[in-house]
Amino acid sequence: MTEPLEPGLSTGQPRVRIAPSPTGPLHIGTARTALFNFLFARHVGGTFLLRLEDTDVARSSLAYEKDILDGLHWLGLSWDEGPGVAGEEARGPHAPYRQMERLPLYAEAADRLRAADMAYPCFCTADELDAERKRLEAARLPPRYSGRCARLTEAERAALTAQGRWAALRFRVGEGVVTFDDMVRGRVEIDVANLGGDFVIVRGDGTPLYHFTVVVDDAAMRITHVIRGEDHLSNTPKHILLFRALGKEVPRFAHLPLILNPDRTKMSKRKSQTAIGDYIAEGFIREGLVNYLALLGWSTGTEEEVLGLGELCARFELEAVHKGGAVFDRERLEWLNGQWIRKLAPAELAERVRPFLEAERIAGRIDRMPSDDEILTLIPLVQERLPVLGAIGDLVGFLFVDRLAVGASLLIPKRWDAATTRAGLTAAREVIAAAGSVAFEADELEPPLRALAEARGWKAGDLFMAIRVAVTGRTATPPLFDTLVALGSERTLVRLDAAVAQLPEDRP
RNA sequence: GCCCCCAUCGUCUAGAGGCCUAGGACGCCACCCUUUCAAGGUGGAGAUCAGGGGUUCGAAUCCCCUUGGGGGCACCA
Repeated sequence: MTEPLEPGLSTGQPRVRIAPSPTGPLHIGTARTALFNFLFARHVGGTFLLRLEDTDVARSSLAYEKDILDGLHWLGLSWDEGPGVAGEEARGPHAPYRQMERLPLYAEAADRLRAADMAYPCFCTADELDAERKRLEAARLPPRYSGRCARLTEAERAALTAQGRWAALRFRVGEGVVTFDDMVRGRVEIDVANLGGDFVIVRGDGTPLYHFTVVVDDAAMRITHVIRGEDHLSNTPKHILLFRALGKEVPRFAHLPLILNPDRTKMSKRKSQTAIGDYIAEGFIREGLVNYLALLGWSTGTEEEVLGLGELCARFELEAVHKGGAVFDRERLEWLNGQWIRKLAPAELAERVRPFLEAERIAGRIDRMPSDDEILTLIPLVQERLPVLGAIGDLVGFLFVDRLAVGASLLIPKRWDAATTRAGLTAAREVIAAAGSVAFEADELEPPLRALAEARGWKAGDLFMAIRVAVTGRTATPPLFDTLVALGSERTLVRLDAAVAQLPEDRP
């Protein structure tokens, strides 16, 4: 018995990967797949690596690459091996981790398949293939490559090449049934006859195609578990055939249920918000997003559902992943996000909310950026009122506006008329001014204002509502007295005066 | 068209033959708390477990069929 040069896949440490294609911003589905790979790796003590599949040069861009890498980092899904970014060295023994930098590997593998006649050059043009596909479609037949170039002799090939025709490389799928045991779906059997004929692995221009590069790289990087979306289930036989043809051990597969649009089709940009960046921009926080994504297609089996990344790593089981697709439910995401916002330490929340206030200022919705201390004092008022961080402007933006625009009709509480409102605000102004001369604190404000309401026979709630609208411009705000304190005595009085001045004349 | 996969409240799900007159969560509706809004608490509506056949003393759970849904079938990934 000779020692194998490398340990068998089955005996080594588990190795998984996320292999995004930089042809668009980080997609919710990619993030979820990355998360499940990450959770699996952390749970079993394996290695999680990132590989960029950028062979579609026309659609790939560095901007998308950055968006994807930044997004995964933001989510906290750090990889153990991955490409070099921003001048930094790649991490891991299988570099490079960017497919366009691994071209020689694919060329070598392609040559081997070609030499063994497991793949052959195909001279069909795009137009010819197109016409063929259309003909089959018209005849209500499944699309499939005819195999026209499969039996060309070397002499014929040479002649075609001499004509200047470029050849793509096609892999011979042969015959038989491919069987594999998917870790979430169980046994899957697919007849090779249904694969659509011999498929292209290298384009006419020499660049390799996805089905080929994944396999070459998964083998080279010694991936033990391929965890990916269900949309790849039907492609798996092609990959298995390729692993075998290259003489490589076939990894285990686990196909995750798809994330769905409300109409239960595969989640798409057209019907849903799919870019992680858009969720970040709205103020979803990583804890909420990660927690929500983990629960799309998996559960602990218990009734616990508010779980942090650490807990998720500890409890995740691939075997417990569902088979059916899951509709993306924004309401539930918001609820979970709110749960996590409430769990944040005040200083932490203050820090996370700051960029959103800056955005308000840049958008011109507020006139002044509050100091860090100011933000911190606001946290108790907003922490349990934020479904997303981006809601901060709506909640307390009025504090940082120079001139408040208040709708005149809003100024008068439901049970009050203009005269009562005028009387109420005028009286309240005096009480507040008096309190302000001592100490402008919530505890100093509330008792005298309640007393005022009682003395005049007003419902405290009506008086408070009149003040609230006069001073904030809205009917829904954080607790009134805290709000007045945050505003400060002087500005409170100015706003009360402005409101009284704006009140419509009393009807005779 | 062909192949593959899937199927429990509107949504996310618990459920691995008797614990299920199907549990939890989101959302929804009440009520409580309350100066508004939230948060929190309590309660409620909401699923004949897609339908039909089996197997079994017993099925949401096992098998088959039907139906419905989804995915894949590119010189995209």
